[in-house]
Amino acid sequence: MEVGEVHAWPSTVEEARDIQDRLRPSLELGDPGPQRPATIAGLDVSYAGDGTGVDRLAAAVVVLDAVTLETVEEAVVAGIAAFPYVPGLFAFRELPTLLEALRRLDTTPGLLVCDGAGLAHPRRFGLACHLGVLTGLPAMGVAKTRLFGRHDQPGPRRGATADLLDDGGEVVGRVLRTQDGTRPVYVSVGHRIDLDTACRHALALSPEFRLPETTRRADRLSRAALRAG
DNA sequence: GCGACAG
DNA sequence: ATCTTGTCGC
Repeated sequence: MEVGEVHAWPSTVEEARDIQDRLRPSLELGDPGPQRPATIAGLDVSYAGDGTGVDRLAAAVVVLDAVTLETVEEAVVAGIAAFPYVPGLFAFRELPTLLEALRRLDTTPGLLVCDGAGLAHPRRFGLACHLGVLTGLPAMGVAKTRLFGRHDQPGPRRGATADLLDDGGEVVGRVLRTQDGTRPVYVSVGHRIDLDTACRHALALSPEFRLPETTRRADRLSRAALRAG
């Protein structure tokens, strides 16, 4: 798919925050209307520290048929961490390599499912927002643990939810139980999608396991590539 | 000052 | 994220 050049890269935490502030106005958060993505892409990155502080990584993207959940295409790229890990600035670590993986796709996915946060972020601009704005595609985040927002515990059964709220009581995401008796996942909107739709996709993508098939397959692919390369 | 902190 | 053994459960 077509992906433009990434913006100027930050060398400091302050510069990274400035970039988030500059891109945030481009977010499309209103009701996007009827959406029926034919394909959904999952993205994930695996790391291997090289001892010296230089982190090798492999970014993978796996495209699934939205209905059958069969894999229709995949791409994986080896790279180097582009920024240190700083909570809230996580996107700057793997964004360049993830964009390169997307460029190698023949397909243009109808939705991006990122492993991490979207709006459920201290600065309301998590990886899913960043990736959505840069590609122009609908994007959402599904995180395995909480980064931001307070919430009650969702019920014990698959499908149970609880809203994620910021300090002002605004809904920034939703805690979703994808399987009976397992820990929930943290869903939030990234770009051009609403929370109800995002949760509906997260649940549909998790028919058998806690994590969405998109995330599981991208995780497997990125780990395998890390060993090979 | 003391916790919290996506991956 | 990654480092790591055994172990409880379907």
